[in-house]
Amino acid sequence: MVSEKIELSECFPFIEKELKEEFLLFGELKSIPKGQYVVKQGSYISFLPIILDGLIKMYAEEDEVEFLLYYIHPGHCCILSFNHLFKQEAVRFSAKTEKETKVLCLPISKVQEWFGKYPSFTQIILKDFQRNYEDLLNTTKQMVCYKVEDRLVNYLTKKAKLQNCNMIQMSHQQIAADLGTSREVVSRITKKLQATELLIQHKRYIELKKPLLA
Amino acid sequence: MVSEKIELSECFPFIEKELKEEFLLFGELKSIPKGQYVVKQGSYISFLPIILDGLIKMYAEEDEVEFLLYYIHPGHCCILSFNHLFKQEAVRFSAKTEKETKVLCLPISKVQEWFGKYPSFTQIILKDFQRNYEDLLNTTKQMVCYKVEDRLVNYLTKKAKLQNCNMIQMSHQQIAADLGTSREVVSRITKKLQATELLIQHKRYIELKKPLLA
DNA sequence: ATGTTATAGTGACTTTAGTCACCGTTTTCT
DNA sequence: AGAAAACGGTGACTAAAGTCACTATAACAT
Repeated sequence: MVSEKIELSECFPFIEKELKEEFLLFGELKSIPKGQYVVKQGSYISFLPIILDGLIKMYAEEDEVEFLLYYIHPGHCCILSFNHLFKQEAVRFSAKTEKETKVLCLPISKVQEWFGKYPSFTQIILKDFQRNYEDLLNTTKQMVCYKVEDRLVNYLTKKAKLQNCNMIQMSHQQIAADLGTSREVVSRITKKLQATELLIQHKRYIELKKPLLA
Repeated sequence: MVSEKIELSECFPFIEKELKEEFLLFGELKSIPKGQYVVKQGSYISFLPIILDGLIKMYAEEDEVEFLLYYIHPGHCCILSFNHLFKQEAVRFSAKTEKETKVLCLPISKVQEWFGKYPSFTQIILKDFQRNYEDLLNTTKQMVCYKVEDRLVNYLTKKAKLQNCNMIQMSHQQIAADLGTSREVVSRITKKLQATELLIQHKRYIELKKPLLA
């Protein structure tokens, strides 16, 4: 119980004491292993996940293609559930953990109650909604306007920054899925990038070189 | 003044009387001619436009390419401004009128004041935010997963429904811009669709045939 | 009336990316 | 150890879409 309190305070330094109490009273703390669904496209949910630690990947599936929308970091909550404060509808995208992730699941009924009642809560929700909207807009622009090569470079550098390490331990398969393309394409582009010395393809990981980390 | 009141009541039948008074007191009613900017990407805004009549097109520009995000109809407000209830930042997309449009511009300061104070206002804002988010997600999926041909068909049928008329009075140039492609591509596809009798290309407009209107 | 502009049609070409087939290596499992 | 699965590399092909160049017509402006 103590550790949750600490984490909550770290992630949300500005929330009211009473709200924090309610969080701990009504929220269910879950630790989800890496690579597992938090929410699956097409399902119904009854809780709002707030991320205390770890990383969650939001992505959409459409017509067999699966592509990354954006990431959600500690201290933020998933838009998907806000989407469902009002409508009880099937969600239109999925969320998976990228690594071992601690989430606090707040029941929707309570969320509705708190919303408006606690100004700091309202702020958190709205800001996250906004952030997600902007992330999505950005992803859309990227998808529409840039070649796979550019998007891959962008993806890798972001990934490196995110994990604060220039070694990307992912298979071409996984990367391809995130970018909504195929493995062969990723293979070809990494090879090309290797020729221009922007990265090195090791056995189990990709090493980004300086020009990409600026 | 009387007509605005009527329109407000039509568009927002559920708002409180006091809020309606405030709308009329602090809001500035504007009638914007067809094809004009409501908001331009990169600019700063200080008002929340609520649409009473007409139609507004939201689109993004990136790297010379300009593409349609979604439309905003009477009774709704533009997400872009909600985006700016919190942050004073340059907007990342543009809004233009598709036809003569009446908007009520609410000053941001008042919007912040009303938000929370009037439950119906909060509801309006949040629902619109959600709607816009979903529209954007939908657009993204379309862009990523479908061919230009499918998107064009989709675009035309939606357009026809929107204006309740199967004659689309747009140049290939304009259509291409909305879909983020080039004129030649639109020309070729319309010709192909004409061959399969899904539409007829007239001098100044495109006529959709029955199979597309089902 | 005539020059200007906007519009649409079209062929040829290039680029980009997705698909298929197949290979060799590494990892994992039993 | 040996089989199976995952991974990466590659060539050949195809499909989709963007670009360029040019034509013809219709609409508009002075």
